[in-house]
Amino acid sequence: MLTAMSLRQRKQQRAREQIVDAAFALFAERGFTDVTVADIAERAEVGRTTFFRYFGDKQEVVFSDEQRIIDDWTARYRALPHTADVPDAMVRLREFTVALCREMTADPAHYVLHETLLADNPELHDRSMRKLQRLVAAMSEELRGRGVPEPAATLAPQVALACYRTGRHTAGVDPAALPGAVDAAFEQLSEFTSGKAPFPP
Amino acid sequence: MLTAMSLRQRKQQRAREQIVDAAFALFAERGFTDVTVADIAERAEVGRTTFFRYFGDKQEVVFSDEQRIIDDWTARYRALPHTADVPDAMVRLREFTVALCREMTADPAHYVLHETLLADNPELHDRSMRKLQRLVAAMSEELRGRGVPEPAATLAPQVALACYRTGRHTAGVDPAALPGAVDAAFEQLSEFTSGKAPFPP
DNA sequence: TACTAACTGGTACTCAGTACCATAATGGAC
DNA sequence: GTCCATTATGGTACTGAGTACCAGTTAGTA
Repeated sequence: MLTAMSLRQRKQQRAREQIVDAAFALFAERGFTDVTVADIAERAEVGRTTFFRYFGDKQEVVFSDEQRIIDDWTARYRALPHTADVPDAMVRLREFTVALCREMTADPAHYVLHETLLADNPELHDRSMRKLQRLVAAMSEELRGRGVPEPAATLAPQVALACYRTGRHTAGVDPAALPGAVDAAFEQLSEFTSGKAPFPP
Repeated sequence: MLTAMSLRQRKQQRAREQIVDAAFALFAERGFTDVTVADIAERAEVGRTTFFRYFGDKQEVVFSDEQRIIDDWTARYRALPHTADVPDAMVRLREFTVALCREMTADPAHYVLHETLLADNPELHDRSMRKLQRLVAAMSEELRGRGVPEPAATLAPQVALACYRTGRHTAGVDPAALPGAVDAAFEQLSEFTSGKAPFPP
């Protein structure tokens, strides 16, 4: 499966990598907005038209990695053992989300550059959120399939996303701190309701 | 304060309204992408340049109302009585969010058109989320100022947003169902952790 | 009424994204 | 290896968003 790739496919993969490499190099130098698609195409030694054949728009190239990771983890979540118990689903979501954070920060330098681009360009941040929402939606779909009723099936992954966002905020720019911060956010979750007993003191 | 407005300001407000009205009329007819800024400017009887003087980009005009509501409610949240108790903050967030939903759906026809535009144009949906995140960030800031420690200060409004998104999903296109659905999502929240006793059976 | 400051809209530009086309390269059949 | 159908490539030309600039006009003020 590793070598089962035609010359055409290998060339395409190489072109794709050249585009991504060229793009990130230029983005690191000048930022997202000050790099044109023509610049990227030129450095990648492909035509401008070809760029748009590989990436629907200029933003997509920023997420070539993130998209792959999300697709990958969407499949992994679907492969998880089934359960219809809501608290149990939350525990699994917690583990899953923290593990995903670990993978996202596996290459710290790239993660920092990626996050820097998002921080400097609101429209990229938006796009990133859209991609995460796709993962969230896939998770909800899976939970529904497992018999989790609404609104829990929709809410649980949304809450997991809330914890991720919170962890990302508290961790700041430090990649190493992200998984722990996200886990802490999940921990905090229980204090929201548990502190409020059905029979107040 | 109502009539304390110069001729210049009145003219500007009128131009602004003309642009918004023209834009929504055209969007309702042809959708967001098939309407150009030149089309809007023409129908609003202003120059294309003037459009960009009032709205930073074509998307902004879609959110002229939403932005006003969010600014308004950001101020209202800041004016809420202070408390540093986390479960109490969640209860207040719940009431606040549901009330905000009621205002957002106060004009059902406009709400439906707005939601339809967001549903048909992912980039508009992204932009809407960005605006809500501003509200969420302002709330977190406020909670921090009230002495709520991290990560609760960041997490609580994020969870409220998760409930809003969930309610929006379960309510579907029905404006009247939104506040109730969002409230139900908050209710569901307590079941996430309360079902899991510290000492499993 | 005259002056100054601000608003207007037109022109011209850059760049993202799309449609189209001629050319070149690939992979398969023989 | 040769031929052919398929497919990728990159160039040209276009539309539309967004920006910079500028001359003309209009509101507020003395």
